[in-house]
Order: sequence, then C-alpha cells, then structure tokens
Amino acid sequence: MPPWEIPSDQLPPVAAVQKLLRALADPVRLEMVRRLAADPAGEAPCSDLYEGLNKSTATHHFKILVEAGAFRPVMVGPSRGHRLRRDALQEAAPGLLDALMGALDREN
Amino acid sequence: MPPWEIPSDQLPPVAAVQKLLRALADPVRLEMVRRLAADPAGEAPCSDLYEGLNKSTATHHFKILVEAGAFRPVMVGPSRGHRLRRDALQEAAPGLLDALMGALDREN
DNA sequence: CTCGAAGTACGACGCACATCATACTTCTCT
DNA sequence: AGAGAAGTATGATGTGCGTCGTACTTCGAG
Repeated sequence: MPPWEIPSDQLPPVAAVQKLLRALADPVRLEMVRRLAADPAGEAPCSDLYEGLNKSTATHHFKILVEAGAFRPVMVGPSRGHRLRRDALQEAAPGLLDALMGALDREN
Repeated sequence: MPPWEIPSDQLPPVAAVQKLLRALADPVRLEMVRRLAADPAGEAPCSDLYEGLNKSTATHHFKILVEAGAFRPVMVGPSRGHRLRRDALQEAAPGLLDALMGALDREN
C-alpha cells in the first residue's frame, strides 16, 4: 500500500483510540508490536516480527498497524521493515504503550 | 449468567492483556467503560451505560466485560448494574485504564 | 396478586476479518 | 542478465461476533 518510504510529514495520524485498540487487539499484531517495542533500535525487517504465518497474512496485519498509526514502513538494511512510532503513540495516548508492554512483561 | 452478586473472592481474574484488549476494542463496550470510569461512584445501572441498543445486545456486551474482568455485576439501588474494577485492572495492567481514559478525553 | 419495568437466555442472521494460495513486483547479489 | 529472496496484491474461504427479535425471569409498586 505505501509508495515505500512515506515522507515523515504525511504519515497517517495515530488513529482514534477505538481504532487503535482494534489494531492492538489481535494476538498476531500485539506480538508484532511487542517485538518491535522490545527491540532496542525500535525497528526490524518484516520477517522478524512473526512466525508460522503466511506472508500475505503478515502483510495484511502490517497494513492495519500502519493505518492505525502504530508502525511506520521503513527500509531496514536491504529489506523492508517497520519502525514503532513511539513518539506519535505517546502523544496520542500518553502511557498507553508503556502500560501495555508492562502488562505483557508481567504476564510472561 | 452470574448467579447474581458474585462473592468478591471468586470474581473472574482480569483476563490476559490480549483478551482484555479485545473486550475494550469494541466501540459500544469502550463507551460503557468510559461512562463507568467517569462516574464518581464507579457504578451505574445497566441502562445508564448505553443508548440505542437492543437490551439483549447490551447484556451480551456486559457479559464480555465481566468475563474480561473489567466489570463486576452488582446491585445498584433497585436495579442491576455494574461496577468498574479499577483496583483489579490497575493490578493487572498498571496505568492502562488511566492512559485509555486520558486519550479518550483528549479526543473529545 | 397482577402489572410493568429491567435484565437475561436463546436462536437466527449477516458482515467483518483472519487466513491461505497463487501470482506478481522489486530488490540484491553473482 | 538471471536467479532467488523478500514483500505485496488479489481473490476465495470460513468463522467469529455484533446485532436483533422473542420469550422468559425477577423484582418492586400499586
């Protein structure tokens, strides 16, 4: 969907809370977010963010996360990948990401 | 579903993050939570928490919120109602509820 | 005791969406 | 230039779930 490498000034805004929640409420996508959030660089190639899934299914989930404003498509090394939009998320819903990741950790 | 007035010591535990998110990711249920969170007493009769919905649909949503551990069924005055389980939610996912409600407010 | 109001239970229906297979694009590397 | 890896697009499929209508329960008020 993205013409690849969306310019910073025309990234989709982080979606309304309800839509954002929908994006995060899927187990596959929540795991994708968790992995990116755990990554020190905050970015990773697509294939590092899932397992045991058809590639096209993964693309589908990425699309939803990008449209929700949580991910930003980006080149990472030679491959396509995604970066977690920590700043934008923090501005739209302060503390939400931290609370979620904290809860996921504790859950282990 | 509840034998009415569940004893405190056998309330369902707050669900795993992913299930909790699913419960909150529906617009109707999110609004229910918002209203209860906005209520100073933190509780309200069922009918105060929705509008323009079939009663049985509302019951369905309440059930999901109770099973997710977000609501506790309780008598409020002469009617049945629900109380927001702030404490339990805070323990399971510290800061999550606050972050959500804050984001909803800012969304005005 | 009956009536009505407030919820719940149950069944049916329709749509959204998670999934997959296949085909296509677009890189990089040799 | 050709091969292969990595993602994307598209179409098909099945199911989960949000919705409703109707019938049932329960409770308070008259």
